[in-house]
Amino acid sequence: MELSKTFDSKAAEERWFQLWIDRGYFTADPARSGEPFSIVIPPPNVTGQLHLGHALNVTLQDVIVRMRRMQGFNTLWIPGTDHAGIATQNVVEREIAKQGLTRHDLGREKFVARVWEWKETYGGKILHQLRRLGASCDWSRERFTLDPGLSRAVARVFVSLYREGLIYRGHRMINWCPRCETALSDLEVDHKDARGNLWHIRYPFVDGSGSITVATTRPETMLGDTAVAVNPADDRYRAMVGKTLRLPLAGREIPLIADAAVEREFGTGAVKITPAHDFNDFEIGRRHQLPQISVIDIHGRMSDQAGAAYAGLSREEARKRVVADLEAQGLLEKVEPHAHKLAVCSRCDTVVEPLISEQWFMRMSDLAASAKEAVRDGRTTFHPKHWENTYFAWLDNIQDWCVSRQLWWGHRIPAYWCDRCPGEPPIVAEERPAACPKCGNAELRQDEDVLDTWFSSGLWPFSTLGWPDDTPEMRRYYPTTLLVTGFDIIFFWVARMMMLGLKCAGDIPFRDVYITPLVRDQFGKKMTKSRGNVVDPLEIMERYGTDAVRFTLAQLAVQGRDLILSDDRLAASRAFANKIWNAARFVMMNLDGASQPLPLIAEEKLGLAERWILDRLDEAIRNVTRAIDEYEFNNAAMVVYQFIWHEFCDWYIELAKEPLRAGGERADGARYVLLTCFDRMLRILHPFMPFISEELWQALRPWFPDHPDADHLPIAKWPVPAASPRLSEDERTAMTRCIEATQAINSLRALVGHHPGARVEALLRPINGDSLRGVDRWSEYAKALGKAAKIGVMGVAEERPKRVVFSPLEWAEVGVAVPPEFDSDKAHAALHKKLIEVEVHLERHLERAQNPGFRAKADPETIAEINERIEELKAQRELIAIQHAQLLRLG
RNA sequence: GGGCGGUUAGCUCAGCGGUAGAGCAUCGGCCUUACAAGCCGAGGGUCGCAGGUUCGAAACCUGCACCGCCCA
Repeated sequence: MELSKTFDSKAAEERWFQLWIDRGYFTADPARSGEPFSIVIPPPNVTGQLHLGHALNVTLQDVIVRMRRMQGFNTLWIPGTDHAGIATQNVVEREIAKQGLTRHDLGREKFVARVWEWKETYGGKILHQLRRLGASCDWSRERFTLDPGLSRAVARVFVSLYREGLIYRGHRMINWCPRCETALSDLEVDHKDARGNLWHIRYPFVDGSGSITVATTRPETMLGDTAVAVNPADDRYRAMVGKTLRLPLAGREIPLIADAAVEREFGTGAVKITPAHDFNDFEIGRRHQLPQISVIDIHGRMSDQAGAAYAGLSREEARKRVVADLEAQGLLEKVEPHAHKLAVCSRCDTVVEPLISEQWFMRMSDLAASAKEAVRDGRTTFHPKHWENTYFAWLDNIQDWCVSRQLWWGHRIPAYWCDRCPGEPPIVAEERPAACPKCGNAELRQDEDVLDTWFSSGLWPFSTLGWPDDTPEMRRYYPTTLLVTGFDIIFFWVARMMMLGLKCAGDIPFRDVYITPLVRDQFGKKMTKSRGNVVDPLEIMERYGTDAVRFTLAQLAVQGRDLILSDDRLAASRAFANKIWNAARFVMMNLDGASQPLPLIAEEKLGLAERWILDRLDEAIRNVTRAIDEYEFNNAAMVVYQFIWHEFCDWYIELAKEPLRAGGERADGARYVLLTCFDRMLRILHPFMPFISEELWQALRPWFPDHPDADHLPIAKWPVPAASPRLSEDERTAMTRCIEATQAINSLRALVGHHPGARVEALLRPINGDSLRGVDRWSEYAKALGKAAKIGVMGVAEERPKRVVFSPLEWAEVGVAVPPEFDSDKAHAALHKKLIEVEVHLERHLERAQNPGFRAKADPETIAEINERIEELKAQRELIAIQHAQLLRLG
């Protein structure tokens, strides 16, 4: 039996993932026993492509889900996508635009059908990409926010919140995207830095007593001005407040008012007030009962109210015209460059227009209060905890949520209007009513608007479980255990899911929220399309193998810090996979003629090295389990890496070579331990590197001495460390010393100029009568790994032989005989360096030990430790002096 | 303007009150029959700056600087 020379990641990925699915390993069954562990995937955009953020998010979820599944939890991980109202509609609009069509040409019904068509063909591509990552979701439960069940949940929530008065219709100022022609929520608006101008415009007083100059970044909106405002405490203008101004270009008379919201430092301290096109002005206008004049329409063009000279112009054209006209009239005082923030649509980058409009809103204050309470009292916990600040900050300042969108793709609002009863409120019901209850009119008109996509995403943790029905899934898996997501989504999802979960499903939607780091490029920059620095995960999976990509992401996922992905790291992970592969090849090579399975061997019959590596593996199992429990994915990955490479491969495999050569019982013991280690370490590797771990587990499985508890790794049991230690303290010390002595021998070999392969003569000289007790237990191991012809043990007082260079350890001196052509300079330098190091430490320790404050206040244990350390350092210093003298004789 | 995070070896990051660590990169030596994607060895750090708390600070507190992000 032999493994190929290298690991073929692609073949393994295809083979095992399909098999796992076919066997139903990821399929959840609420009827099964086991403590529930449930996660809903933060639904990616149905138009989405896999990016590194998803790859990280899904990898981390998969790590923890796979471990929980192996631990016997009743695990459910629901995948799916959201319908992404604006984004998806935009995609299809662009598509039909190629044929010169707009959605209005098709009409609502045909257009929506067209979007569905697109969704069936191209949508959900991202879910296939998640499979390639190895995501162990229950793919049979894939959900989409527009599924009938989820849509029913949306209607149910809308209706019940409306009846409770939590959803209402209001005439308010909202963010409007003139390109998408829809209202947007605050969160769908981005603020970009922009270089604009500050136009200083003179507004003359009606009575001819001069003018006041206002400064504005948006001169075109002046056509809708209904006042000029100054700060009441501003002495420059105090006397003028109450006078009337003549609005240039429009000719309208408007008052000069005083309002504390005006910043005295901004521009001239006098600002124009356009209540219909600015959020602040809207508020000021309300306070002063100013009229609202809408001069910009939903297409972003100037309306009739802007006056005949401007009506029909775009906002940009109007600005130019207004500025030119003002200048012609000598009313433009000056123009100065001005940096400000521009509000743009997060989907299409068009400058957003604040408009007054009638929309549906959700009342937030009570919902927000309960959402805050749930986190404050610890029912839901954020990891890392500081993200709770962000969550609270947003909920503290929350405004009512505009939930209606003037789109066609989405959940149509379940409100029905009777055109024969003008002025009557709509009938809000889950099902279309047969007729108007007032007048019997059967031709009711459903509200044209759809709901914000996040309305349905907010229900995701329970709508995916079958709510509003009382399903076994709801009972078993709700509240879910965990949500894994990025910080940028705390507002979008976490907060809204919390509010709606508490309100609708009667409980928190999840107990833990793990906030993943942000993935940046190798220069530490956020990956964005506009920067062109987006790394395609599929491409790096292709290059390095999916396992390596997953491992790298997990390894870099440090709580509270961004994640910078580099080729170096990926290459290191690929090297790790290669290392494991080759370790398995080594094991396979030594299985010729071995029985399947290998015979069980009682632990007490095993050698020290064998029990030692099993003990180290127990420690690794403990640590990796704890780290994943705590969402310390980086530590978890490191534990596995360190164990496999630097304990199992570096030490145990090397130690096993001798008994394997020797054959007989010792070879049986080594084989038993090699296979046992492989079985267990592949299990703890599996959440990080599912494919190579399965590939090797299958290859080695026939020999595993413990009867394997499963056919495949995803459902194999997570290992548990031995109940009692496998080694005594003395034995542990022995192995530690073995490793230190071996390293000292290898270091000296290089130092004194032996060929790396040369068998050297080594000596151990104890530091006291006790310090080499039990040396027989390990000196053979050190001899093998230090490539020593022999290791002699000296007496405490025995004189050091002439042609041997010693290196001081804390418990002994390790010596290696020098070759004839020995050059003592290097050894001198090394010794000198060591001396300085020892002296620096010694000095620092002495200083501390002599400090009266330290002696009085430090805890006794620390004092004892320091004193002990001082003795060691003094002894080492003495040894260095002796060796120095000896080298002089040699040199 | 308010807030959050970061600043530790050339790079990417652990450590977060008692001897400064890892991976990668670098240098030297090795094809030692699992692995050159490897093995052995070595070099490399006033832990951003300034104060303070403490017997003791990379770690805790305060201020500052710079970088990044969020919210207005």
